[in-house]
Amino acid sequence: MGIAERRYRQKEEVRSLILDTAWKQIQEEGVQSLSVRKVADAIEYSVPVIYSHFESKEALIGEFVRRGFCLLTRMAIEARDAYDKPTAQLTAIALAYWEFASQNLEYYQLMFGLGIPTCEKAHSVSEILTFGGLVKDVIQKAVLSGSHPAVDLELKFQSYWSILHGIVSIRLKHNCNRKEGDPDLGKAILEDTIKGYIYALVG
Amino acid sequence: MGIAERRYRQKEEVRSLILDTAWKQIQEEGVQSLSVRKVADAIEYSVPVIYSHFESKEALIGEFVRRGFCLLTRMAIEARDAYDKPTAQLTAIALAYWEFASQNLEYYQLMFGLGIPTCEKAHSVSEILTFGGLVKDVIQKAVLSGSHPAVDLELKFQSYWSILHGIVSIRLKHNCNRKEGDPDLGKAILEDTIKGYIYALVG
DNA sequence: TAACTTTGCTAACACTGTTAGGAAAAATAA
DNA sequence: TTATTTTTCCTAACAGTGTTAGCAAAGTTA
Repeated sequence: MGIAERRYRQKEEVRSLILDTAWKQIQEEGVQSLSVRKVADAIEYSVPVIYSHFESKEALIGEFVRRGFCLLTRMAIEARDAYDKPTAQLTAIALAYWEFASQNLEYYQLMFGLGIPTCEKAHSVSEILTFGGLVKDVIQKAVLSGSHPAVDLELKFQSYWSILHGIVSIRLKHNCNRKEGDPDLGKAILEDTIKGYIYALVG
Repeated sequence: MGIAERRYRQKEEVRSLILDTAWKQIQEEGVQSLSVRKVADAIEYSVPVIYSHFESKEALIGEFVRRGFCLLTRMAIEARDAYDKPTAQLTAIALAYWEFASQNLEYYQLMFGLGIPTCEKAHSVSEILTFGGLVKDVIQKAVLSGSHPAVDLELKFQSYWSILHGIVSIRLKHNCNRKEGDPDLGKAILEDTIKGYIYALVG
């Protein structure tokens, strides 16, 4: 009897519908104005249906956080694999990070912006660890190729990520009235800063 | 007739009362759970009284943003004046920035964390420009003292601030379960990264 | 004392996330 | 086919949020 299977399939369909609708709403009206009620209205179901698929609004957003980190990791891998030298890879990943944030503002806001409790999530969302591992790996290789390999890897990783995040988050707030065709100052800042970082990393 | 003056004084008193109470609430229950109603309850006035002093909740928060930048600027000036060499001043300001964020988490959250519309405010809150001018000045001096003075000052400034903000905002999210006496990794990252930055700045 | 101004309250509007309880629909058993 | 049980899903409410219209009371002036 395939009834259970069909039910499971239908439930999955509604789940997808919720996610698609929520995502559409985020893109149309911004991250802040995503509301459970509006999603329920749009999918023509009542509110509790959403709560039968997601424990809370935060859990729903968590799904997007996961997707965001997956996409970011894919872009980072692609950037890395276009180069051989670890230092070139670090530059490429930094630019990919910038591209990701620029092209997927909503994702970035969900991943870092909303709320303060990104702390517990760091360990619950495994996709974050995947991205971190990827970057640390390249930094490690760069350090080994450099002239002073006695550095704290964790410290250098945090430093690298902090530079990326700092530039992205400050630029995304100041950049909003950038006109099409204007030079991408954020990208320039990023390239310049990462150059300094690598300079200090490998000597 | 000092009636108008007394009225003005009383109004100012209520205004202060609102700000004090709101601040107490922020410190006790966190930035997120500040609510106009709770403040009204605490000061034993009705809600509209608050709206006769502040156009909106955001305007109320704006007051704290201004105070935060004032305090930050004071700390930066103090740090700068403890050194003579511009590069040493830049390091000192960076550490002061870190100290400020660590000791005044709530201020920092209000200044950068909440909401996305920090964009329009950058130009309306003059205290931000003051801080920016201060830092740019020191960077300028450092550049002139260095070996390659043909750099984009604005770019270097944004880079500097981005490093600070990136480290602070990532660390404040990861650092929450740091025990008393643990080494301050954020500070170490900051020192290391700024060293690299200065290295690339003055050559 | 009468007229006017200011002050500040009640109550509502329009939202938000979340959940309890019951009605309708679907699946199973007799 | 009818009766029973399970699943699904909606209505309605709770407890909040920011914000504002309208009116009563208090204070000030003539």
